[in-house]
Amino acid sequence: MKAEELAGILAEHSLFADCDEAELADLILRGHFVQYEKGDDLIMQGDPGNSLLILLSGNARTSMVASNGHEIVLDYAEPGQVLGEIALLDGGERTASVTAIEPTTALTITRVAFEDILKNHKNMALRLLKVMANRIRTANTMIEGDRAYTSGPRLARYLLRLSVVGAEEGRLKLDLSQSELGNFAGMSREHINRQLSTWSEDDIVSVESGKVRILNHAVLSNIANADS
Amino acid sequence: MKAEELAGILAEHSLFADCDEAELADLILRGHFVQYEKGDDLIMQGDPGNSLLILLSGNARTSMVASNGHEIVLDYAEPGQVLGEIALLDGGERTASVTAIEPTTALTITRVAFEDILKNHKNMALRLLKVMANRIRTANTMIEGDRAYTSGPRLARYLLRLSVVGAEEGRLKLDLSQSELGNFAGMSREHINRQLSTWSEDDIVSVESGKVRILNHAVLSNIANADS
DNA sequence: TACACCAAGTGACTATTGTCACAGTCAGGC
DNA sequence: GCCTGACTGTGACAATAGTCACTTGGTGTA
Repeated sequence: MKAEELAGILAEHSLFADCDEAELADLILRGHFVQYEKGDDLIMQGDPGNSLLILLSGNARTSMVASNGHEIVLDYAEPGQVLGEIALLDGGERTASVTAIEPTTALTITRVAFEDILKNHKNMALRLLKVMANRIRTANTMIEGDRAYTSGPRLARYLLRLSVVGAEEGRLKLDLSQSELGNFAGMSREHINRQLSTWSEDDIVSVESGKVRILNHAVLSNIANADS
Repeated sequence: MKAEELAGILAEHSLFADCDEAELADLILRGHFVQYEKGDDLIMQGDPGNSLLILLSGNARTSMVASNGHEIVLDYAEPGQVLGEIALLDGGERTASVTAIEPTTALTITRVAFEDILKNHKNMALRLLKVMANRIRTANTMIEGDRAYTSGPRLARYLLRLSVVGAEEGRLKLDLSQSELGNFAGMSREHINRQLSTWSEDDIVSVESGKVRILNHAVLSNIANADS
């Protein structure tokens, strides 16, 4: 892949949209371009974290497995997302795995290269700080949702999180199976199924050929903030 | 309070331990020293976030109230902790409140001063990045605990999080009431009470005059990682 | 001392959600 | 076409934890 193409992809995405040419050039020069098949791990829980990735194309799932085997999906990553900063920064193990859910390409940046880039481009640190601030916000929202709400509002929240702003017909960013939705929203597959059935009776969502659509965004938002 | 004193306090705590003199001096010069009574809010959920705080003395509670009124304690902050970076960095509202649980002093740094300091001292950005990486790790661990474990292991985890490494007689960093422990561990006061009673029968913890002590750290750690 | 107040302990009941078991459905490959 | 496997739908039951209501105990104050 050519440098210009890469630069184009990077510049398309929010985080790097305001990078100057020198920054982009450096990222591409120092980074290492890698392709993944569906199902491959871009990052593996428990590994030492000596690199940072920038997702260029394809979608990936960030998930962790607790010591009792329970699988938790933390997030779904889109192109432009920075992945693996945490372990790189604090020198610890990777807390979660990142798995390609479709063919995916990413730019890998080693610790040394990353430190050089941070040193040479002051804005990069500030950009990264913003990305991380955002992640903490998301994590706190997740904790709030898990703690304060029952399954209904919670599932509503996760569906809204997957919804695309101007999507025709309430399409979601990703068509997840009900088991995956369960791992994301923290409830059993069966319970997801029952909740979706109830909602589809009231035309709040539709469930056709395994794909969930949001039919009534407004009502779903209300449910997401309901008292129980 | 004199600059040397402040510098001493800052240098004592991990995050600022490796600050050079110029950095410390700048923090103190640009920062604004504030005292709080027990119960005062250092940061208030919903406010615009235009400053960052460094806790100098006293302990504080970081908590958020969900839209249905449910209160969630996210963390307890010790001296040396940086607070309020998230809203400062991304320009959003404060997601949580920080409340003094005893008389407390903090150094307040405005956005402008913060940006200057970041600009003039390259290491500050890296330091902050590490702090935030740590926060994300803690948040993820919290999500993992909430999702994957039942109340027993979960309470064990939160007790261990409050435990001091070399504490005599298993004393905790803070003596929380059972209701507060409930808000921290995400369970009802009554359930906390019953769980603690069970454990104290087996001499895993002791509960005397409202203070919880960890008697058997090893067993509690096992419980924290139990299968259910 | 007596009162008030707040934290803690406890029993009974309820609600929510998970688990298990099994049946139906749909898509792709041989 | 039909077989396979993965996803989906659904009933019955179990378990975990919350809620309510009340008692007990301890501390500070008039």
